[in-house]
Amino acid sequence: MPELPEVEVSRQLLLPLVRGRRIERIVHQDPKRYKDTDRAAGQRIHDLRRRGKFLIFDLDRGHLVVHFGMSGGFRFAPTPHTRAVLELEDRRLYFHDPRRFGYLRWVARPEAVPLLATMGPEPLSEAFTPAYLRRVLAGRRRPIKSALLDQRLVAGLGNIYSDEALFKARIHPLTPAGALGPRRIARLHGAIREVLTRAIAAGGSTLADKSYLRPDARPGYFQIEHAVYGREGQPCPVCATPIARVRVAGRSSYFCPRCQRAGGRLASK
DNA sequence: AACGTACCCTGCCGGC
DNA sequence: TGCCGGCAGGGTACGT
Repeated sequence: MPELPEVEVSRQLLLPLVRGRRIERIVHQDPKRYKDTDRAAGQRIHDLRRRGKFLIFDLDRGHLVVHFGMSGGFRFAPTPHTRAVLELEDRRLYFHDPRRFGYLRWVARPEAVPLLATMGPEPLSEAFTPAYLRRVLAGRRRPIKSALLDQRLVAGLGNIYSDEALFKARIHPLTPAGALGPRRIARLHGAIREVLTRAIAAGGSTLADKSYLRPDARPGYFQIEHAVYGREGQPCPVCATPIARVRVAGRSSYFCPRCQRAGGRLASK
């Protein structure tokens, strides 16, 4: 499913193709889900930015805000699940959204999207520091996995990359966020950056269900490097203990029960 | 306030 | 073999 790396890879691929181009019109049949898209017609694209898992087309007036949901993405060719078509002056972009969890909307200001107005710092920016993480996790009782999925704390992490970062930092997903000491938070901070950076370089993750493909329909390759995500019962790449799965905040969480010990500061010692 | 849970939607998988 | 319930999960709305 598209998370920060997949959206960033799409952005990098699309940017040189859309910058300076005019959107002639946007065609779709789901006005409840894809809102005010007529307002984008006739406008030129000045930039294509990413914020968390959102893509933002900066137009002459306003912005076209796009979210891939859990199965969406832009494609250069139509698919059986094309839900909208962006007709540019020299090419068409097809919005592929099989499960219809995606989001496509024109807004005057990005902050008009509630989540964009409250979104936490970009994990690969300088604003995301170990001190910031310590501050927002302090005193919280919620499981660290749940906190990492909260876009208001950190932007762009989803189920795959939060599990992979927790594994790399050797932190159990159910650990209360406030029980993490500075050393483990520093490790987590580094792990988040490393996992995301490597995933972007690998073109993102494409799972067996192909819920994410790049616009040119090529897959990403980071799934080869997944240590725990989707690998229940398979040996941990570090210690060969079978990977376990627990449910946290309604989501499956994969972890190594030996490398990622349960409990807080004391238990980790 | 801080947290968990049901829901949206569709494709796919396992069980019978 | 074929049907079908259950699961997957971004974000949101609502309950506790």
